[in-house]
Amino acid sequence: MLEKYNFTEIEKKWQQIWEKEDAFRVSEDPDKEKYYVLEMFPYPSGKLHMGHVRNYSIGDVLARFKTMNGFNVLHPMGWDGFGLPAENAAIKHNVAPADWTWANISDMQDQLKQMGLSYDWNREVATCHPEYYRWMQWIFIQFYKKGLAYKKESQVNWCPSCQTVLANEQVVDGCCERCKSPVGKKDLSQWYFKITDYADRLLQNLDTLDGWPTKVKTMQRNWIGKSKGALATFDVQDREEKLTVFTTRIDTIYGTTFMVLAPEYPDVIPMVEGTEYEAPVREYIDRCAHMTEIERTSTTNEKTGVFIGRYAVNPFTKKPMPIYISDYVLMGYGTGAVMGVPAHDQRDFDFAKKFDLEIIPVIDPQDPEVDVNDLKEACAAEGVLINSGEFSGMNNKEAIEKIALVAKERGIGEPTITYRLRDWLISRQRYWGTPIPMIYCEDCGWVPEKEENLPVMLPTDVEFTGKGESPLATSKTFADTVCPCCGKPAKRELDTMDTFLDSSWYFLRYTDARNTEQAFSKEKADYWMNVDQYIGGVEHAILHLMYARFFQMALYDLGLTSSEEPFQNLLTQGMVIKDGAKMSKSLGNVVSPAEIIEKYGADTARLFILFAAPPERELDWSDRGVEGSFRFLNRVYRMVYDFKANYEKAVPGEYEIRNDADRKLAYTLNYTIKKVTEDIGERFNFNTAISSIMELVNEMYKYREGDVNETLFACAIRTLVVLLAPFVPHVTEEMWEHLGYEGRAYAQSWPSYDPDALVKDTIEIVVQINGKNKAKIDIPGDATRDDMLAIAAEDETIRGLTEGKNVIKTIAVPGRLINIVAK
RNA sequence: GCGGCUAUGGCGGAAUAGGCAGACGCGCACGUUUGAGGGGCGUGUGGGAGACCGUGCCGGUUCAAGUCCGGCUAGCCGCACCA
Repeated sequence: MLEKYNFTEIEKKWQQIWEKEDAFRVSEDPDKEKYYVLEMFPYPSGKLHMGHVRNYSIGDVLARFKTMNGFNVLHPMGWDGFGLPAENAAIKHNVAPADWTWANISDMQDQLKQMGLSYDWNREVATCHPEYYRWMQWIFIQFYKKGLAYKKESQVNWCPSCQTVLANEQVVDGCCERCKSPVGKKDLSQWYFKITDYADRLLQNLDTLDGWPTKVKTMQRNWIGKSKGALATFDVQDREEKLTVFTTRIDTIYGTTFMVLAPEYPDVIPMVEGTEYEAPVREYIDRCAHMTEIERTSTTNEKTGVFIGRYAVNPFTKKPMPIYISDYVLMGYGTGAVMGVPAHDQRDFDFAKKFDLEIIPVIDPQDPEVDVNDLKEACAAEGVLINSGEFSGMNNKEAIEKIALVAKERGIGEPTITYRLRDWLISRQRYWGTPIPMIYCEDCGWVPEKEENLPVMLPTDVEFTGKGESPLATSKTFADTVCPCCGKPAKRELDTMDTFLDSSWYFLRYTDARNTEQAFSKEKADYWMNVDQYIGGVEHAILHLMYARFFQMALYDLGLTSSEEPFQNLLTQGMVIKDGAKMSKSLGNVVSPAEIIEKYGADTARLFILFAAPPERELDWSDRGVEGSFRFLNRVYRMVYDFKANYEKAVPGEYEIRNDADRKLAYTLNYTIKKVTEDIGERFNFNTAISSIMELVNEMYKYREGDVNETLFACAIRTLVVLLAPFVPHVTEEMWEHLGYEGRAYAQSWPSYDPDALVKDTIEIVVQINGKNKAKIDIPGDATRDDMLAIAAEDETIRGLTEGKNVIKTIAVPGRLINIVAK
C-alpha cells in the first residue's frame, strides 16, 4: 500500500485478483440460506450511464452485505440483447446486428467490471444468444400448446417510423414508446398472448406483494383496470342484430335515450348497407381509421358522430332509440357499444347536446342545488331512482345490483366484469429478435416447430431496408421448411417476438444459466427463486414487471416453477438528474461514468451515488459532492496508513476502557455497527449508513490526537474497513491486505456490536416547560421515569423556572426528555 | 378529470414508533500548517440584538407535531372519451 491513495492501480489490482480467484461464484448449498439480489439487466447500448451505475451500486452493496451476513447470495448479470438499435446500426453503418451487439456487450462488460461489482459472471446470459433464445422459443411453444398463444387478424397499433406493430402498453400518449412517432392503425394477422386470462390473478396477487412500492402496485391496478358492471342486450328494430352494451351504471338504464357504437363495430356496415345512411357512415368510419391515436383523443370535448338510420329497443322500457357511431366509444373496451344516458354521464350529455337528443333524468340526488329537470351538466351523484318503472324509489346503489339480476332473469343481460387490460400482441416485424418458432402448412395450419429442431436460428442472409414487412422475408433460406406435422413443404413465421418476452424469464435462466437440456431445472429454480430483492427504474412499473409476473404465473401453471410471483421485494430507484433536469444530450448535462471513474475511481463514484440520496429518491448529481466523497476516502486511507506506520504491532482484540475518551470511542464504534447494519439491512438507507461511518471517522481523528489505546484503535480500524467493504470494495481490500489481516475483506463476517458499550453512565436530557426547551440536565443512563422526575425536582435551574407556577402535569420519557406543564 | 408521490438552511439531504429540527456532506467564513498555491488539520455556519421565531399555506388533535387528522397551494409522475 502506497502512502498516497492511488485508486487506478488499486482498482485494477483487485479486479484482477477477484477475477482470478473467481471470487463471486456461487452454487446451490442446501445448508445455507439463499438470497437472490437482482438488478434489471441492461440493453447493450455500448455505454454505461449514471442510471446503470446507481442501479448496480445499490444491488452490489446489498449483495456484498448479505454475503458478509452468511447468506448464499445469487447476484447475476446479463444482457437484454435483442432490440431495434442493433437494426438501426445495421441500416446506418452496414454492420451485422449480431456483430454490433456482441461488440457492445463486450465493451459494457469491461465497464461493469471496472465498477468492481460482485457478479457471478459464470451465469451471464444474453437473450440474443441462440442458447438463450432456443429456450425462449421452447417456452413460446409450451404457451402455444396450453392455448396461451394465438394468431388473430385485427386492427393493431402501427408505428410508421419503426415499421412495426406495438403492444398497447408500448403506445404512450398516442406515440411510439421508443421513437415517439404518432401511432397509426393497421389490419394485420398477429400473434397474441392471452394475458387477459390472468387479469384477475395479476390483480389479486398484488395484495400479496408487501415488498413492492404502492406506486407500482397502483399503476398495475389501474392498467389492469377491473370494473364491475353489467351487460344489457338491445334489439334492433326490423333487424336480426342484437347490440350488447357494457355499463357500470345499469341503474340508469331507464334514462337511455340513444345508443352509440364504436366506428369499428362489426355490425355497423350490414345495418346500413343499401340505405341512404351508408355513404356518410362509411365516410365517418374511414375518417376515424386514418386518424392517429393522438388526433382521435385530442378532441376531448367536441363530440362527433353519425346517425346510422337504425333504432335500438330499450329492453326495459321497450322504447326505440336512435343508434349512432362515434369515436368516443372505443372498440377495445367493454363491448364497443354503449347506452347513451345523457342525464348521468358527461360524455353522453355532451353528445346529446350536440345532436339535440332527449335527456331523461332517472336518478334524483335529492340535492336542493340540483334541478334534475334542467341539468346544466350530467349528474353522476348517487340518489334515488325516478322515471324508472318498477325500480322507481329505490336507492341507486341497490338498483345497480337489482336491475342486473332482473336482467339476467329475463335473459336481457347479466352482471359482469370488464378489464382494461388487452391481450399482449407479441409479433414484431423486426429482424433482431427471437424468431417465432411457428410454421404454416396449407393442410395443417399453424404448427409449432419440433422441439428437437430448436433453436430456429436467425438467418444471416438478410437485407435491412428499414421499410415494409419483416426483414426475415428477405432471407433466401429462412422461410422454406417442411411441416413438422405432415412433412409437406411449409413456410415459417417471418415475424420475431417482442423483446419484452426475452426479459420476462431471464431471472429464471440465471438460476441455471448453462443448462443445455432445459430452460432451467426446476430444482435449481426452486432453490434460488424467488428474487428476494429486485432493483430497477420505475419506468418498468407496468411493461416489464407485469409481463414478468404473467410469465411466472403461466410457467407455474405449466408446473415449471413453484411460485406464482417472481419478485418478493421491489426497489424502484430514482432518476439521476443534474441541475434539476434529467441528464440528456440535448441539455448537455450528461456526466459520463467513465470520466468519473477515471478521475476519482469506481469506489468514489459508488460512494457518492449511494451517499447523495436514498435509493428511491431522485439523485441530484453534484461534481462538488463527488469531490467530498473522494476526500472522505482519502481521509480513511490516510488514517489507516498512519495507523499502520505508527502502531505496527497493534492488533484488534479485547480492549480495556481506561478513560472517557476510550469509552466514547467504544460507544461510537458499537453504535456505528448497529446503525450501519440496520440502515443497510432493514431500510436500504445507504446514505445514512455512510454518514454514520463518516461520523466514526471524525471521532477516530479526534481520538488519535490523545492517548491512544492501541488495541481499541486497532479494533476501530478493522471494523471501519469491514463496514466500508460493501460500499467501496477495492480500497477496503487494499487496506485489509496492508493491515496484514487474513483472507479478503469481502469475505469477512459482518461485525456485531456489544450492547453493553451502548449503555451510557450519564445522558443529557432536555427539560421542557409547556413544551418549550428550557434546560438540559444530566441523568444516569438507566434512570427510570420516577428517577428522572426526582432529579428534575431537585435541580436548581428547574426550580427557578417553575417558581411561582402551578405545576399541573409532568411527563418524563426515559432517555429523552421531561416536560413540565405549569401555569 | 382520476390516482399516486413530494415540499425541511445558500445546496444535496437527516430526524427509523408523536419526544432536543437541520445529523452527514457540499458551499461559505475564520484559524493553523506551507515560500506560495493546492492539499491537510481545526473552529464556526437556519433567522433574530433579544425574549423568541422557524419544516409550502390555513385549521385541528396532543403535555409535545416536520411526523397524526381535516382543508388548500405548488411541483413531479402515472392513467385518461374506460361507458
